[in-house]
This record gives sequence, structure tokens and C-alpha cells, in this order.
Amino acid sequence: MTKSSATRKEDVLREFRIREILDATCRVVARNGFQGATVERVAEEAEIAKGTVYLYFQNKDELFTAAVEQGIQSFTSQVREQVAEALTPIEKLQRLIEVSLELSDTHRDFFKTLLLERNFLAASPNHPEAAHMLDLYLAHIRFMEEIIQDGVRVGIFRAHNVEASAFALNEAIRGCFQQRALGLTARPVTEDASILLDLFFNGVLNQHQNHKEPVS
Amino acid sequence: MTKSSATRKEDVLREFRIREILDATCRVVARNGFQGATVERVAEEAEIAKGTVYLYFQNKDELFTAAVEQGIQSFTSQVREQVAEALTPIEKLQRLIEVSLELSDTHRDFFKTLLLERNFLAASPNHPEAAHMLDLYLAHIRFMEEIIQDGVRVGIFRAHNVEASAFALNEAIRGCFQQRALGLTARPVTEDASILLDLFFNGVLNQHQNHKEPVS
Amino acid sequence: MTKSSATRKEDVLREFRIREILDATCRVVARNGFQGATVERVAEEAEIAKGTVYLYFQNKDELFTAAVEQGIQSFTSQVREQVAEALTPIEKLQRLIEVSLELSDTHRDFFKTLLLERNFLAASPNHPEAAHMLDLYLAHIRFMEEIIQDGVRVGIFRAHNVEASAFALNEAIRGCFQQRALGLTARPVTEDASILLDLFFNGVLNQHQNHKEPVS
Amino acid sequence: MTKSSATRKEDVLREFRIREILDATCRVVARNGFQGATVERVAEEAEIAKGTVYLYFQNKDELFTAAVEQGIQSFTSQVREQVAEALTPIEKLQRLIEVSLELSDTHRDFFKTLLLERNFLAASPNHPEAAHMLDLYLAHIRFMEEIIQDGVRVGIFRAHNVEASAFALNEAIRGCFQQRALGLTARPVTEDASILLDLFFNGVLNQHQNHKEPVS
DNA sequence: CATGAATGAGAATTCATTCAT
DNA sequence: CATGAATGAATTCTCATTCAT
Repeated sequence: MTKSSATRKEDVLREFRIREILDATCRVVARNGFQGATVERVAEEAEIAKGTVYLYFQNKDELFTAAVEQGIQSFTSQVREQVAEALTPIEKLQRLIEVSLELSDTHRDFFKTLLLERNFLAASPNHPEAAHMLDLYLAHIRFMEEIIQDGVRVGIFRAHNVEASAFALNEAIRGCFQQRALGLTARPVTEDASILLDLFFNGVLNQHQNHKEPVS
Repeated sequence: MTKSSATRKEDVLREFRIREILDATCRVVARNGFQGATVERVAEEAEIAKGTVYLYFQNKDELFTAAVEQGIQSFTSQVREQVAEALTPIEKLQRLIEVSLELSDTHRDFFKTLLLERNFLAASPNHPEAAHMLDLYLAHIRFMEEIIQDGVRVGIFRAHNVEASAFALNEAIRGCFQQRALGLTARPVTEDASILLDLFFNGVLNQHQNHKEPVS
Repeated sequence: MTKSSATRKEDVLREFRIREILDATCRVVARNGFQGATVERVAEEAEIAKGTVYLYFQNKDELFTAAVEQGIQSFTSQVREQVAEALTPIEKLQRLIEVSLELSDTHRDFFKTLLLERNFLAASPNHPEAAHMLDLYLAHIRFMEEIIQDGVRVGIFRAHNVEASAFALNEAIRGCFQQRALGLTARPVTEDASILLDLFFNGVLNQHQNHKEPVS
Repeated sequence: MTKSSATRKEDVLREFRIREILDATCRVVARNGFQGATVERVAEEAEIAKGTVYLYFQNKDELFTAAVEQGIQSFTSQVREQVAEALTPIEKLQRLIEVSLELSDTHRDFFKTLLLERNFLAASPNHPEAAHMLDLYLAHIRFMEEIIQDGVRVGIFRAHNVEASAFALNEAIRGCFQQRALGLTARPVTEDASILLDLFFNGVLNQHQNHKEPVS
């Protein structure tokens, strides 16, 4: 039992170190972009030696992949938490959009780099870690999908290709954040959120005209 | 006249070389990503010497910026051309989405890299060329904006924040292409296009329910 | 205390490494001239890796500037030391000339390059390091100036533009070394020294004739 | 005879071209230093194609060597011309110093580069052209030597190692120009010249004291 | 475990030289 | 002869990775 506890203590320490390094990585990426982020700078930021990084990560790629993964994971889990408090699908989506934009604003620099320079999915097609990152991305999409599906089930949303709308909504949110990050708009988050939501809910067609036919 | 013709011949040759190098650059980027794209590899791909690249481009940055710019420009101009043939705003948007997805499919590898690894806008905020690239991007958005605005004027589309919907549509298209590029869907382009269009036109709300109030 | 000693040990090591690299640089310059002196060759000569050089010097320029500075500084300080032992201005100058020529003979190759290829002052007028090198040079001139000035004060030397004579003497010594370095003379150092001294002291005019008037 | 005349005409043209290129080289060196002087820039300055340079010079080294040689030759021949007009050795030396400083001032930039960055003798010890340059240098020294020797013969100058004094004087002049080029003095040329001459003629010893003994 | 000096492969860039037109 | 586009060897500098302490 002592041994097990000792092991656990070490594990905790290890986890702690890893977290510290990953956070440092995020800060460095936020400051220098992926291009300018070197192992040296990460070590400096984490206030450890360069070699120590290699005690916790096999190589640079693994380090940065892990950092991005952590970033995405923290983002998605925070979104989920906040959304869980909402009751109806509509409220959930509203909350989801708002939280997404808010979070992005909070960790703006890291997300800005992540979204604008987003080499995280393309890193290398043959890269095994890329698959995991894709999973995280898809899980988030699927989370949105389920909310929308619920809406359809309840009858608030019409029947439609839910997967596609989830994708579209996700990208629209991303685009909105990009707009904000590039300084192309100064609207408050809630306004951006309600614009997005209105668009997603009602589309752009004038209601009096029923222009469904030519589309499908 | 001989001189003028000679000059023109040289200019043509120069343009041709530049085009060749840019095309080679696109192929290299498509194959290796921006990370793995070196001047050496570009030269190899173009079957010229490394130094020759520097006869046509000041430095690596200029080369890659030019390649991306050419990629975007060729994309947007082709989209415009195709869209010009359509008459009504609805047809125009339909055409725009279809052509966007088709073109992306054609030059898939380059666009895949461009969109997934899109460091082109983030390169450096103080970078003068980044501004130009942003202009190209915004011009395309504005092009879409105008189509939508026309629709509003004609009464087909309802009054709404047109800039935001243009952004959202553009990103939704991008997201859709991303889905395709990552192999997450095998739907034919036209189907994807019509799904997007339907979503953009009608939103997801069930028509019988008029859920506008809680949104605004 | 252990820490302080440890720090000192590292500092000593660092100083030692820097010295080693600078010495290697001098040898490479002596062998290949400034033109042919590459960082690669310096690293080879110092038996370290190319990258290691950059741990101690920001860039090539700094490395070579430091090497030249060290060369000049070691030269001038050795001259000063030796001269300090002499008492009268005359003896001091005698010693200065002798030591200058002797030292140059010792580190002949490096000095040969330094003096013949002397791009060290011309490097770049706006270069901040060039200014420091100029300072070293001028300090040496001023040192000679003071000796001569002392002679004037004591009444051994006549009143005259002391700065100019210091410059002239310094250059005459340099010229003398150049003669030796180019193999144009095989006289022993002391003989060269006494010739120079005689010239500097007495000029070339025949004493019976007082030909001062047409000069001034 | 027609053939011979044709040949001569071509030769003249050839000489003319060579002169043009050498002059361009001097201007480029004056502007950019030896480091920054590329064949490209020389060709531009001469308003010819880069390849054309290689029709008249085997390689870069030969070109720059020839340019420096021309510079020295033009300098020494102009000095000789001016000195020839003077009658007595004293007047000759006076003229020589003045003209040397004046010429240097006129072509200041080129000479500044030549003298400060003077890699011309060190270029390469095994270089065959370096020997020729050395010859030019020595011829100039010898020219001065002869003037001084004349003075000795006439009885104006005392018997002494004339070669050494010629060297010393030459270097003192060079040092003086260096002082001027580096902006360390703003004295008019004639004043610098008379200071140098006074020093060279009378030395620094106070005449009342006859301090010859300790020297020899 | 932690360190950080050392390494050296690799990347960008320059420029003397060649050669087809 | 003249050209200047093309070449590629050579050079500077960076940075991921290793390893002796």
C-alpha cells in the first residue's frame, strides 16, 4: 500500500508537470504562433530545462499535439458544462454559441493561433495523433448534433440533415470568432451569438415566400 | 516594334516561369504541408535550380504568399465567373456553393492544406502581404454579401444582418469542404450544396413554430 | 557557497570556451585571411560543432569582431606592461617599438592578416562594434602620445604637434612590421627598432643645416 | 595594313571597355566596400551584362586585382607627375606629401576602402597577381627612396638608412590619410603636410640636447 | 530525475560562373 | 561579341534532440 501510494504520488507529480508544460506550451504558442514556438521557449516559459521536456514528451510533435489536444478538450468540456445547465435545445444552442465565443475571447491568443494557423488537423495525414484530434473535433460536432436532434424530436426543429447543420453551425461559430479575432467586428459576444442563432434558426428566406421547392 | 515584341516575349516567358514555380509550390504544399515545403523541394518540383527561384521571388515568404494568393484569386475569380451566369440571387447562391465545392474538389490537395493549415491570415499581423490576403478574403465575402443583399432588395430574403450571414455561409461552405477533404462524407457535391442551401435559406426551426422572439 | 563556487566554475568554463574559440578564429584567420574564414572552419579548428560557436557568439560578425578586439587588446596590454618597466620617455619609446615588433613577430600570421587585410576599422561606420575597435586603436595612440608629451614636458623633446607624431610613429611601426611580414627585410627586431627610433628622434635633415623655415 | 589597323581599332575598343569596367569597379568598391562589391553590381554600374565582364576578365579576383592595380598605378603616376615639377629634394618631398593627401581626398571613397580594408596585398599569399601589386607598392617606396637619397647626396639630409625612412614616411602619410578618412581631424591638407614634413625632417628631439648616443 | 551544453542535419540565401541564344 | 537566365556550391544560422554530469 505504501508503494502504491508512493507510485500514486509520483503519478500526481508527473501529471502536474505535464500540465505545467502544456500550459507553458499554450502560452508560447499564443505569443509566437506555431512557427515561432520552439522547445527552448517552452522550457523557458515552464521554467525548466530543455532536456526535461523530453522526459515527459517523446518529441516536439507529441508535445504540441498534446497541447492542442488539451486546448480543445478544455474548450469542449467547458462548453458541455455550461450547456448542461440549459434545458431546451434552443436554450442549449444559444448557450453553446455564447460560451464558445466567450471562451475564445478569454483564451483569445491561443485560440486565435489555433484557429487561424490551425495546422493541427493537417499536421500529417499519416500521423497517428491527428486521428485523436479528429476524434475530439468530431465528438464536439456530434455533441451539437445531438442537441439539434433533440430539437427535431421535440418538434421545435424541422426534419433535416442534422449532421450537416451541426457542421455548418460549428463552422459558422468558428468564422464568427475569426471575424472577432481579426478585429473585423466589435460587437459584444451576445449580439454576435443572437445573430448567429437567428440565422441558424430562421434562415434568410422571407417567410411569406415558400421557396423550398427549387432547393431540394 | 521588334523591340516591343521582344520585350513582350520576355515578359511572357517570365510570367510563364512564375506560373510554373507557383504551380510547383502549390503541388509541394499540397504534398508536404506548409511546414514541410522548402524552397529546395519547390525547385525540385519545378525542375529548376534552387537559385532560380530567387530570380523570381525575393524570398521564401514572398514565394509562398504569392502561391496562396494565386490560389485564392484563381478560386474566387472562377467562382465569380460561374456565378455570373446565374440570374436570381437564389440561383447565384446555389451556383456559388456548388462551384466552391467543385473547385475545392478539383484542387483538393492544395485547398486541403490551405484550409486546414490556414496559417495564411495569421502569418503576421504586421506583414504587409497578409493585409492583401485579407483583402482578397474580404472581397469574396463582400461578393457574397452583395448577392444576399440583392435578395433582400428583391424581397426574396428577409431583412437581416447581411454581412453576418455572408460570413456564416462562407464558413459553412468551408466547413463542408473540410468534411469532404477529411473523408467524412462521400455525398456528391450537388447534394452537399443543396443541403447547405436549404439550411441557409430556411434555418432549422420548424415553420409552424415562430420562435423568433427569444432569439432577438 | 557551493552555488557560488559552482557558478564560478561554469563561468570559468565559459570563459575558457570563448577563449578557445577566439584562438581558433585567430588561427583560421591567420591561415585563410578574413575572406576565407568561415564559421565552419573555425568550428573545425576549435574541434567543436558549428552550432556550438553560436552558443557563445550571436553571429559571425560578433565572433570575428571579438577575435580582432582580443588580438588588439592583448597586443596593446602587453606593450603597456613592457613599457611600464622603462623609466625615461626615450627608453619607453625604445621599448614600445621593440615590443611592438617582437609581438607582431610572435603572432605573425594573425597580425599579418590583421594589418594587411585590416578591414576591421572599415567594417561599417554605423557598426556599433567598429566604434569600440576604433576606441582601442585611439587609446593606443593616446598612450604613445602621453609618453611623447612627457618627453616634451621634461624638455627632451621639442614642442610640436604631439598627436600627429604619435600617429606617425604608430604607422611607421606598422609599416615596419609590414615590411617584415612581407619578407622584405631580415633585420633583427632591435635593429629595425633603433632605425625607427633614430628617425623619429632626429629626422632626416642634416643637423648643420637648419632647414626649418621652408617647412612651416 | 588594313588588317593591322583593324586589329588596332579592336584593341583600342577593348582597352576602352576594360577601362570602363575597372572604373565601374572602383566606384562600386568605393560605395560598397570589397565585401559588398559583386560582379553583378559592377556590371550594373558599367551598364553592361554580367557575362560581358567575363569576356574581359577571367574571374572576379582578376577583375578586382586589376582595379586595385589601376588605382594604385594612377595614384603613383599622378604623384610622380606632380613631384617632377619640384626641384630640390625637400620641395619634392613637400609636394609628394601634399599630392598624396590631396589625391586621397579627391578619390576619397575608393582610397578609404583601399587603405582601410586593404586586403589587396593579403588577397592570397600564393596568388601570382599579389606579386605585381607588391611591385607597384615597392616601386613607389623606391621612388621616395631616391628622392631622399638625392637629399643625402646633396648634403641636405644626413646619412641614414634611406630605405627605412622611405617606408616610414610612406606609412606616416598613409596613417595621416587614415586619420582624415576616419574623420579624426579636419586640418587642411597643407597643414597636415607641413606637420608631417617637419616631423620627418627634424624628428622630435630637442636640438640642444644631442641624444644620439642612447639610440644607436 | 533534472540539466543545459553540445551536436549536426537542414533551411534560407547569395553570388561567381557558365552557356544557349 | 554581348547577354542575362540559370546554376549550384558555399555560407550563415536555427533548433530538435541527445547525453554526460
